[in-house]
Formats: sequence, structure tokens, C-alpha cells
Amino acid sequence: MSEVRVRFPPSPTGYLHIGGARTALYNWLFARQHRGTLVLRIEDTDEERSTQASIDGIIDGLNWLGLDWDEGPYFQTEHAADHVAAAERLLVAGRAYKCFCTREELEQKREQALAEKRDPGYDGSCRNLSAADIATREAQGQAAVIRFKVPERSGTLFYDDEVLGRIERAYSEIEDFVIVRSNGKPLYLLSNVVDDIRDRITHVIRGQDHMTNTTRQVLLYEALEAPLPVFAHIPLTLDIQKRKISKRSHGEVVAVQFYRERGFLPWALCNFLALLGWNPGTEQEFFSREELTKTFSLARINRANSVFNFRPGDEKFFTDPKLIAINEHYLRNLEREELGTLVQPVLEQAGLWQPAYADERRNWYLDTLLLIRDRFHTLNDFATAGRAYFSDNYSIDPKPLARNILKHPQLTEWLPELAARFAKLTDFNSETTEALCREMAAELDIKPGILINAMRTVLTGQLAGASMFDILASLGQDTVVRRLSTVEHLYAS
RNA sequence: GUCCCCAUCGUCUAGUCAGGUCCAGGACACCGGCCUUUCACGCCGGCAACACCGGUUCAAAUCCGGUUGGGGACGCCA
Repeated sequence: MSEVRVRFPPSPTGYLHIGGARTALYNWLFARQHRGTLVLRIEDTDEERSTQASIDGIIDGLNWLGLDWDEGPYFQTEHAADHVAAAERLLVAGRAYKCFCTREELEQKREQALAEKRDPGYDGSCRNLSAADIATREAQGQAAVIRFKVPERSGTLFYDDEVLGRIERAYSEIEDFVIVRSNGKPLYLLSNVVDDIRDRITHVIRGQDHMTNTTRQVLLYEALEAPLPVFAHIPLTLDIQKRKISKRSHGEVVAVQFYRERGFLPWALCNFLALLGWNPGTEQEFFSREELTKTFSLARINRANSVFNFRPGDEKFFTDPKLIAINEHYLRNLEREELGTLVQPVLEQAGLWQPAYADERRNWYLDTLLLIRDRFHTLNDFATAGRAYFSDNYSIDPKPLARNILKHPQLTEWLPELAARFAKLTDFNSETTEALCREMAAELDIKPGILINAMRTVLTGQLAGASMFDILASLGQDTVVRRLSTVEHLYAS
């Protein structure tokens, strides 16, 4: 039984996006499940578009997601000599040939073919050049690319895809493709195969957009006399208009980085991504790493493409609502200490962190997070909607201000009075404050809700929140008294 | 234009390979209710789909053919 070896080969031409992350996740799950090896290989043969920033971004993204690899990162350009050597071998074996057609000629033919609604593929002009002809052209200094010579066979070529079943394509439909540029640099189709052979890749798990590449690469494996890996083409992630998701046309919402910045939990994203195109066949939707690793299987990957349901410009659907729901689930179920650890950097970045939260106020800090997390969607909410718990410098939302404060001008007297009474409490807790508050409401002959909602608004700035008296206990007597004592400024403008 | 892939609620999907247990199940979203000082959680309920046509069969979401629709590829990009 041979070892499972898979790879994730991003091209560093942009950030890591949702689709790429899912491909990485599926490879990672498959590797971990089989106790195999995941190779990270940076496919940087496109020198014009490859950037160091992209490489860093991709690695950062994978690290954040917790998708670790066992070998690499390898860089494809470092093996360019291997790729060219393979091409030379194919040339010698008569499995490839030099083509002197210029880019301009090819471009022109392609456009013309498309305009006439004909097949735009290469017409094979240089396929049967004589040795003398080639020598002459080379002597003249004409540049040549190397093309793979697709065998003249009747019938169809096929491979058995783990997701899609048998895929067939007629030999006659496959055109002679370029494997080495005229400047001597190898191209993806070739490099990718040579590297996969060298890295002893056993399973190629990649997007369905590679299917036509695969049929050509199957030919390359054969010509290079290497065993074929197992192919698994996973469905594509589409936007709501059913367009393939790409960094260029969709911007940041499809970037993994975006979710990190917005306070999503990395495993929530993984869990969501796992379910986008795959399902366990049971009704389970939340998985730990271990559970997912155990349950995942290529055979249960969906054949149809899936839609990543986000609506640009829509605040509520700024990303797929299911992803938000999954994130909320994890946020609510995170263990106390882990939650504390994850929220810390968010508070730090907002300037709300205090060293005491790691020390003498640790308990208060963790209790407070537990108290307020139920209504939050992301980690960032702790620093925004939850700001009043960590700082006196917070703003009051207009909606609760109008509804709970401005509507009752007498609160300018009631709230300071309430503060005064709170100040006298010797045991300030949720029970004593509630009793006191209800007592005062009865005296004034008003509904307790008026005082309670007014307090919520003044103390947290928010329309919604946890049980008010728990909030009071969390905030503490001093803060509560201070904030309730002067409220006139709220009526200012 | 050619080739390849795909087709179940708005979205993610179960069910398709081994036809009947499916007048199609779950989740998210949405709507209503309960709870409640608010909001949320939670709980209860609701709306909502087998693309179409034909064939095979006692029986089709499931098998076959066609149509339509969607996607991908057709680069000296990866």
C-alpha cells in the first residue's frame, strides 16, 4: 500500500480566495485522513504576474486556516531545468516538435476562426516540418516553441475521475499544445506534470476548470512513461450570477484575508467551505477537525457547481449567511479561555485591551465575554457593539437613543436618582439592583422597562443586549453610577 | 463555433449508482408564534424544489433518449 501524496499548487498571482482555500482544505483533509503527505508547491512560472506579496498572502491564509503542509513550499521555477529536460526528451522521442508560428500569426488565426465560428485550435502548420526546414529556420534565427504532438489515434482518451466518473474525450479534439515558450521557459501543462511526477503525487484534487487540462496531461504522463495519479475534479464556486469566483472580478469578499479581518473564526470558514460542495450523507453540519478528517471522502463531493451566496453592497448578505450562521455557532460554543484568547487581539487592535485582563481581571474579562457573545456574529463585534464594556468612550446608537431616552425627558431626573440609589448599595449585584430598580419604578408608577431600557441605552449604547442586571453586575457599581449620573447631554441636540 | 461537465426549495444539500419506504428530508435565509425589560439564543410552526418533453416499467426525483438552461475549457496564463 503506497503512501497518499497530494499537493496544493497555487499560482502566486493574487491573494488566497474562497475557491482556492476550499481546494486546499479538501487536499488537506484527504492527506490527513490517509496519514499522507500534503505538498505546498508555488507555481510561479508566470514570471510577469507572480509576486512575493501573493506568496506571503497565500501562506498567511493557509496558516490562519490551520491548513498545514508537510513538504514545501517548493517553487516551480526552481525546477525549470527539469521541465525543459522533459521537453527535450519528448522532442527526441518524436512526441513533440518545434513550432515556428509567431504569436501574431496564431492570434490572427484564432480571431478569424472565432469570427467564422470555427474551432479556434491550433491548425498543425508546423507539425510535419522536415528536418531541413527546421534547420533552415533555426539558422535564420527564427524563434520556436515546443509543442506536444498529440498522437493520431482514433477513438477516445479517458480517465476515471473520483468525483465525476469516467471522462472521455476524442483524440481528434485535442490540439497540439505548447509546452515550452519560445524564450525557453516551460509552461504550466508540462511543469505541473513533471513536478507531480517528481513529487510522487498520487491524487490530484483540483477544480473542474482543469478538466480539459487533465485530458492533455494524461497524454503527457503517458509520453513521459509515468503512472497516472488519481484525478478528482471538484465543482467550482460561483457567485450569485453563476460566474466563477475570481480575485479579479469579486474583490475582497472572496479573499480569505477578508474573513480574518472581519473577525471570523478560521475553523468556521473551513467548516463552511467543507460543506460547499461536499456533505457527509448525514444531517451533521458542525464538525471538529478530527470529525471532518474522519468523515470526508472524495466520493461524496458534489458534481454540480455551488453558489457562494453573497450580495455585494447588501449589509446583511455581505457574505454567505450560512457562513455567518456557522461562525455564530462556533462563537457561542467556544470554550471560555479560547474565546478570551481569540478576542484579545481584536481588543488590542481597537485600543481596548488592558493587561489586567490577562491577570487580576481575567475572571471579569472572561465572564463578560461569555455574557455578551450570544448576540454577536463575529469577533469584531466585541470591539464595536461590545465597546462599552471595555471603555467609557463609546457612542450611543441613534435608534435606542430615540426610542428609550428622548421619548422620556423625565429620565434626566430618574436616571441620576437611580444612580444615587445604586451608589448606596453595599452589595451591588444583579439581584439587589433589580429589586432596587423595580422598587423605584413602582414608586414612580412607571413600567420597569422604561428604566431598564434607558439604562441599557446609556450604559451600553446598544438597542439590544444581555439581561440588564447581569450587565450592571459586569460593569460594576462605579461605572454604572458614573454613567447614569449625568444624562442631560444626551438631550443636547 | 467545438469539446467537456452539470441540473432537487432563494442558497447549501439528502435522496440518484442497487426504481417502490419521497404528494421529496435537513440546514441557512425568510415569515409567524412562545419566552422576555430589549435583542439574541432556545423552542414550536409556516412558506418553498425534483428544468422540460418523450421512453422503459405495475411503479421514475431515481434508468434511457432528446430539448432547454447553467458552467468550464479552447493562451508562448496558471
